Amino acid sequence: MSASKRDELVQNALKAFYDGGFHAIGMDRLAKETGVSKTAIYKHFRTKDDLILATLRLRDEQFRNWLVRRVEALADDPRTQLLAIFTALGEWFDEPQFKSCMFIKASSEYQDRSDPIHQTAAEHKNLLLKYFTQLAGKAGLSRPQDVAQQLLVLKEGAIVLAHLHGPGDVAKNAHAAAKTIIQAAND
Amino acid sequence: MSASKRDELVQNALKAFYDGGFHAIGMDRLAKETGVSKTAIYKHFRTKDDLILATLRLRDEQFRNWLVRRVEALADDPRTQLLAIFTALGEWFDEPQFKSCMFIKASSEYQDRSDPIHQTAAEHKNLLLKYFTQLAGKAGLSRPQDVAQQLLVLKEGAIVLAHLHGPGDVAKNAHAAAKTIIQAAND
DNA sequence: CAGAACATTAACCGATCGGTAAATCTTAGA
DNA sequence: TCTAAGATTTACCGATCGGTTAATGTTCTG
Repeated sequence: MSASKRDELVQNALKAFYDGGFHAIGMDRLAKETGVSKTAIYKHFRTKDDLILATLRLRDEQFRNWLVRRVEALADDPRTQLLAIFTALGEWFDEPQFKSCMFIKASSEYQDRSDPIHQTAAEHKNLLLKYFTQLAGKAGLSRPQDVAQQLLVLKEGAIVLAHLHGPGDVAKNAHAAAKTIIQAAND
Repeated sequence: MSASKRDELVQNALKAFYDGGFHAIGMDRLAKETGVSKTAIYKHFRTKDDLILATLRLRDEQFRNWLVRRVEALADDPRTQLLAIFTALGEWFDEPQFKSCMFIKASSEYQDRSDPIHQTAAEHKNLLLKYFTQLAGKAGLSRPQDVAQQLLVLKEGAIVLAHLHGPGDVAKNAHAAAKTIIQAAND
C-alpha cells in the first residue's frame, strides 16, 4: 500500500470513527466503508487501537491547522485573535457534520488516563493550551497561562453544549464570556 | 423482583456504565457485576438502552441533588452560590472515582440528537441551566439567562479538562473565570 | 516467459454482542 | 403436603467483535 493510500485510509477511518464512535464501528464495517480490506488494514496497523491513534494524530494536525489559519484570517492582533477563536468555533458548530470534538469523544470511550488513546487526546488539548498561552502572552495579558486555561475551558464547554443542544447561541455566549475574561486580564 | 432490588440494580448498572462505558460494558458482564441474572434484568428492561436510560435518570437526580445541597451548604446568598458551584466541582474532581460526566460520555457514545439517550443527556444540562438561571436571577444579575449559559459552559469545559488532565487547577481557574463573568454581569 | 515478491481477498478463529426459550429453583396458598 | 405461580439459572440464538490464515491475484525482475 502506498503512503498516499495509507493516508487516505486513515482519513476515511477518521470520518467513520467521528461519525459512528470508536467502539460502535467494528473493523469489518471500517473495511467496507474505507474500501480497504481488513487484512490490508492490519498490514499497516497492528491493532484497532493503533489505527485509532493514527486517526487522532491526523485529526490533531487538521484541527489545529484549521484553527490557527482561521484565527489568523479573522484577526491581526493577538488580543482579537483570542476572541476570533470563538468566532471560528461558531462557524464549526454551524457545519452540519459537526458532532462534537474527536478528542472529547475519545476520552469518553477510553477513560483511563494510562490509555494511549486518552493520552493522545490529552496531548491535543495541551497543544491548544500552548497556543492559547502564546496568544495571551503576545496580547500582553497578565497571567497568560491562567487566561489561556480559562479560554480553553470555555472552548471545551462550548463544544459539549453545542453538540448536546445544537449550535444555537452557545458560541456567541462563549465569545462574550471570553471577551469578559480577556478584558479582566488586561493591564 | 422488589422495587428496592430494581433500584439496586440500576444503581449498580450506573456504576458499571460510569466506570466502563456504555458500549464497552456488555449485558453479560453487567449481569455478573450487578449480581442480577440477564433474564432477570430483561424482565424489567426491554432493552439495554432502556436500562441505560434508567441509569441516566437516576444519575440526573443524584447529581443535581448533590450539587444543590452542596452549594447551599457552601454559601447563603445566590451570588456566592453561583461561585460555590465551582467550589463543589473542585471537590468532585478531587474524588478518586471521578471520571468525567455521565451525560457527556453518553452524548459521546450516542451522538445523534434524535437518540433518546442523547436527549436525556441534553435534558439534564437543560435542568442545570434552569438552576443556574434561577440563581443568576435571584442574584440580580443582568441577562441572567446569558450568564447562566456562560457558567454552564465553564462547568462542562472544566469537567472535560479535569478528566483529561487530572484535577490540577482546572476548578480553581474555572472558579476565577466565573467570578469575572459574574462581576461583569453585576449592575 | 518464469518466478519471486507483494498486495488482496475470502474464509475462518474463539469470544462476545444483545436478546430469548426452556429448565430449574423458590415460595406461597390451599 | 401438593401444587401452581413467579423468579432465577442455564443454555442457546444469530450476528458481530478484533484478529489471522491460507489461497488468489497482481506486478516487477531476470
